[in-house]
Amino acid sequence: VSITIGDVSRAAGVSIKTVSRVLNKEKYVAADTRARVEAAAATLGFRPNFAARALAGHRSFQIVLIYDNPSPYFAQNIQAGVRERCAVDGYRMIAQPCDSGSANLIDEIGSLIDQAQLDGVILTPPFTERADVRQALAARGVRYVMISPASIDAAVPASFIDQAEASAAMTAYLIGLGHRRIGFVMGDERYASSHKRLEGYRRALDEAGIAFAAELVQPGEYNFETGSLAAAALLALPMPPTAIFASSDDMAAGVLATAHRLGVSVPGQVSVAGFDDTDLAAVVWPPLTTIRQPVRDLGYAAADLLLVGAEEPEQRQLPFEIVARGTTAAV
Amino acid sequence: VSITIGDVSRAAGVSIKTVSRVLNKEKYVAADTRARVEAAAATLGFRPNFAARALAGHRSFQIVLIYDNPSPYFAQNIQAGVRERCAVDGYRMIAQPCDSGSANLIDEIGSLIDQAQLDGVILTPPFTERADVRQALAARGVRYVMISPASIDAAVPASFIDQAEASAAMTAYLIGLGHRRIGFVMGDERYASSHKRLEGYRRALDEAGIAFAAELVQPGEYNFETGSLAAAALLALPMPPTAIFASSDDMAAGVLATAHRLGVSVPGQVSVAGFDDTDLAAVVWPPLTTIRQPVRDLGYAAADLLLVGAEEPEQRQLPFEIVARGTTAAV
DNA sequence: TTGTAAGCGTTATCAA
DNA sequence: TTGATAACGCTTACAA
Repeated sequence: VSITIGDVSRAAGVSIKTVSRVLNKEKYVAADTRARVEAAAATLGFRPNFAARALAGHRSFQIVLIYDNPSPYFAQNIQAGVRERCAVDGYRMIAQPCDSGSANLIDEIGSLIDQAQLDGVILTPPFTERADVRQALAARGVRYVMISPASIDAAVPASFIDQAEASAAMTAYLIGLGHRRIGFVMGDERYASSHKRLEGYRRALDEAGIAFAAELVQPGEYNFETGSLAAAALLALPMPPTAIFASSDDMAAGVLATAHRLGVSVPGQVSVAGFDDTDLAAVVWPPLTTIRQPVRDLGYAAADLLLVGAEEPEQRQLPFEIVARGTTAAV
Repeated sequence: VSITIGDVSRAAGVSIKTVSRVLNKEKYVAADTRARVEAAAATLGFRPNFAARALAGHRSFQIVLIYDNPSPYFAQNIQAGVRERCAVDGYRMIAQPCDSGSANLIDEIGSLIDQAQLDGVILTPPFTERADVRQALAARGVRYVMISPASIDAAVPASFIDQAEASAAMTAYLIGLGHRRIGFVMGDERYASSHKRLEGYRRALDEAGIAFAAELVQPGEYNFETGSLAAAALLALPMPPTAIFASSDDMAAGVLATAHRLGVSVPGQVSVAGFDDTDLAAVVWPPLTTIRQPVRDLGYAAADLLLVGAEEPEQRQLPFEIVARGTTAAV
């Protein structure tokens, strides 16, 4: 029922192959021939068939974004960025949420690649740290890029922000506000970002000549509940912190809730800061001071690295920003 | 490089067509033949090629979920449900966020269907109310189902909850708590749900013999900011409400923030209720009393309706639930 | 710069 | 219940 290349070629009075050339923007097509073909295609409303292109061309014009499911906010924004970049080149993005604990993860990813003839893969944490996943991709010869990998692999393009630096900046910001005892709520240990954020916190303390106190660091798992618990522990300390830096907004929201529950005023008795600038930051009370990661841009950059495909892999570091809101106040 | 049907047929000592039959679970294959083929396929690690299947079979084993981008929470959960159901039958879901204001929306959707040979479409609001979209689908003969349509179309399967009833239940709950002046924050007028929720609110007031007061209803757009503004207007009334029912959690969070800002205690001076039970409900302070929509189940049910494809279109109504939390308290 | 012919890996048709 | 053969709509050789 659909218009095919054959229809277009007949209408334009050229061969099928020539239409194909125009479609693929190949060189060596006379300008007027190209114009004629394009006109015919437009008139007929021709849409190339994905399946046929994939079958014959061994490529699908599809890339897949593999992600775990930490925060819907994060996933949505990364996806939006990737999608936007894909649209520029006529690619489509397949969003593939994966369970990082799944036993047959490799098999799932592998079969997706084989069956769909994917042109590329974008890996996000914690899959960036999975040697088995990366090896499966390499084995199939699929191009892939990473978002926020734990460590830079010169051979694999990546987009990221300097997490330790961002964390240090927030800590320094709190120190600048006059705080000396700053609590820190750490993220899920399985994510490299957790360790980097802690590292930045410690570095900023060092640089300010403030001694590190182990009791001021509480574990967490990047979610509300663990943030609440961590705050309870911190606020129960004989000498409680005057500020708490939770290394994710969800945990910061938990810190806030605990403070409210205990009747501790924010920012009167304790300042609170988060990390990520999710939608959450603006809808809790008081609104969170936090670090804005350019999540959407990270997705866009990653797709760009994948689709452009330069000879030497490129690493792209993006800027972050501290967004000051009501949970911290100058002394 | 990949294993093909031909390889399997050779290994199993049958024809290509027979392998295809097994693959498609067709009838008329001897049990032992089937077993032999399946064994061979498993041994070789055979994965059918999507593109070839789509090209030859005029079907792609793919369905598309078309959604606007209101809340990431909503989108994620609907998607999870749809994906889960798809996986059961070996289908894949394509998530297609669309701008409802886009001029060439029809064209985008149409070409996606033509090019990808989609087997079905799931429509969510506000696309369920777009006659042009639905007509474009019908014109192409694509099966489609709807989630939470404004009105039931007997010819189109749909999954939904009774929004008016849910809203009435929440209003009745607040009345049961002793409230007589209950503010209502309405959602975006473009969504049918907004009107249904208002309708339920009014119905419950009627049933309790409480006169409707126009000044207690404020407009909103399902987001935090409009919730904040609405609350400011309500709390500034000469006779302010003792409870505020915001018809979405995001707006309820805005109501909360305004109350905090104005020093109005919750639930001491004003009770607050929301609608949706997004992740938000549990991370604000105090936690929101709200209505739990089985979002994931709505997605699952929709995909089920699409894939099962009964003769007579089926309408599937799912249950909702009031989740009482700290923002309301018994008198 | 353009065209011809041979696939790509599956399903549909029709015969056995 | 099975199999041969022709599509499916496009791209990749390879010629011209």
